[in-house]
Amino acid sequence: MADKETAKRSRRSSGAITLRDVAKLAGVAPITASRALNTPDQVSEVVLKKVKEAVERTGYVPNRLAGGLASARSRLIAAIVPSTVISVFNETIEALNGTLFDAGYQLMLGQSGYSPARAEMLLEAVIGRRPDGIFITGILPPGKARTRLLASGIPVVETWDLTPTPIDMLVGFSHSQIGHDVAQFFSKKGCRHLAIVRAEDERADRRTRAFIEAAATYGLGGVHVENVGALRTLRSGRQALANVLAAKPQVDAVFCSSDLLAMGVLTEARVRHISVPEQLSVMGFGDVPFVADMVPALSTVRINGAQIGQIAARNLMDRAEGRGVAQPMVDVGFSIIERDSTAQGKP
Amino acid sequence: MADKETAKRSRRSSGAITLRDVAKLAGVAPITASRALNTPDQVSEVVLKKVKEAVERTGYVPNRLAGGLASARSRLIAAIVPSTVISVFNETIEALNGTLFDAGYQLMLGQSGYSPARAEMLLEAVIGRRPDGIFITGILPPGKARTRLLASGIPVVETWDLTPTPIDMLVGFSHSQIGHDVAQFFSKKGCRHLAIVRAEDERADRRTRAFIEAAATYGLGGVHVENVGALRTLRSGRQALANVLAAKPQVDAVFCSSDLLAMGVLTEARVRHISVPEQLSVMGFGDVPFVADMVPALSTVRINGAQIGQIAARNLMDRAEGRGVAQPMVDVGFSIIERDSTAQGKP
DNA sequence: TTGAAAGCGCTAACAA
DNA sequence: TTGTTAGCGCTTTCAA
Repeated sequence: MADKETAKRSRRSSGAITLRDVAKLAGVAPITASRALNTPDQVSEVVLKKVKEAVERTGYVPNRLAGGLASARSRLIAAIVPSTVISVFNETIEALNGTLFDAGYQLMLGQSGYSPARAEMLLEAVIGRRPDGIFITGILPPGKARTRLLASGIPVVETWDLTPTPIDMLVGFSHSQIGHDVAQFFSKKGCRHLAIVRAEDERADRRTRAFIEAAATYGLGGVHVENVGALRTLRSGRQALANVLAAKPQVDAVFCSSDLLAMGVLTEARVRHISVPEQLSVMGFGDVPFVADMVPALSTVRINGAQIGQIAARNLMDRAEGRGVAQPMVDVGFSIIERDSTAQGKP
Repeated sequence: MADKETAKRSRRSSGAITLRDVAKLAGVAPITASRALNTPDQVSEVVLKKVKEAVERTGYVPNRLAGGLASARSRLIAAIVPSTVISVFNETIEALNGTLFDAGYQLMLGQSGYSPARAEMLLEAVIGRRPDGIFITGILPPGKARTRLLASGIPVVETWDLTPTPIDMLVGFSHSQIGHDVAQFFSKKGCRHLAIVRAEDERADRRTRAFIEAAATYGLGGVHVENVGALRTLRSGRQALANVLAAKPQVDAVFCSSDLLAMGVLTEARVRHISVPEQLSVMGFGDVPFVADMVPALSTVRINGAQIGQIAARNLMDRAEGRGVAQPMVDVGFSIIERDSTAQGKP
């Protein structure tokens, strides 16, 4: 019992340097070392210096698993993203991650878009890590997952959409408004024969419906809708234009549900010697970085994805740290970027 | 002391359902409940059923922070990826995440590509979570980070490259070989005036050097190299071709260090009425999903990114679970995909 | 400002 | 097969 201090490491220990080791080296109690690292103001200059030296010398890296368990704050944020590879969400995730990292949080990734069974597993896995917040791309529909998330009490931010009944917080924009505004845009440009090329997706659905409704109010009925299914590739965009032309040869404007589909449409138009925008106007969605420099430059609907990521990160951290959230529901809006692929003015 | 069982929850408790609650409900000891969940074979049918029912009734989700702390196995894998938005690594990350998830692991994301100071912080943050493994895109150059990682004892897999001195495990391919093979390819196709359009990147560097060397052995000296710097956008590809043409008007083949740059080159060629592949052969790198369906379809170097992700995941898990790693160093190779953007045969 | 004690929720080790 | 005990490494609580 004389050598409590020098007692050999228990069999269970991982062998890594712990806060105890650092404290011992600095000649203080573990809790004092902890304070020196987490709340330096609560500690004298002398102690602070000794602890910092000890950390430097030992190469100590705090075990966040232990810290999270003790403090019930994991400093982990989970993001649930769809599995699409080239995704319009990339920019958002990058901003989310950057903002979180700067504040000392880590991002955990979960990919959705699989079977309901896997979705349930994903949620279990995520909640099991006790994240301080959960970021969701899209809106979680009512169901088991939603109930469960609500029950977990973990702050949640839903994004890229609007709903009057969010689980918790919301940073998005109105897909209906986009459908409406694009139809109006085409109408003003003098387009008379509209079509939509879209992927199978609930949000694209709402844009489509609003587009058709708005078109009707501008006297443009009979919008042709081409649904490419789950595959939102360039190839399906090409095929889609072929189908549109077969069904409605007089088409003079196409609104696509992604930039990639729009690229496909542009490609097919070029192959068929249909001049854009003289004979056909094409509008994309997403404003992926490179579409501005294509020829013709793609007109598209731009979402400020980075802004969504930043605001979502701030909101989650505000809630996690017990602060009030300034704006739990934010509409970041969108803008129609007019480039070369849409008609240049009234005829 | 009569009501040890009914003692009210301590002030520190988070209030969530714990394994204790489940065990109590099932009428067994916590450790038995733990075994029912983690190693069901070690438990009788009766107990298993009772525990499962208790879990169902309470909505219990195990706290992986506590589990990780107790078992020194976090079931967390960290991936360090560059911050590039549209990235050729996406496919790898998706496969990595998918494979890990199926085995009960979670993926944590860290973005590199910032300042050395941030890189150091990133590493601290990652090690602090005590991941069971670390996935790195690229090869970590010798330095503080490398030393630190080595000292941490955490299994590491480096990817997308080869080196005789990996930190630990390796899943990649030879960039020099690619440079060589593409030069050979162009030579065989009868191209005589080669150029390279490349981003600032150490791996592109090696492809470039090998390309130039190989070209020389085929009697094709004077390869023009256009370095677009850090910006690997479509626009810089366009500008790059303009520069190449100004410096070497007779150019008849360009090897680009990414598909996006190649798309820029194709675009600029089209604008200038340079026919591809008749007057100019263009080769990309990466085989991003949509380049196959462009017109002309892009010839490119294909890397099986998903395979890299899968193998890396398996290797990390094998090591984490104390199994031997079948192949700690894997060369997954590459293939040159010949499509429409390169010369169709000897003249 | 500093420290002792007591957990956070779970599992390894050992015992029955 | 089941249970008891004793931590994992940290931070909260309370006291000095």
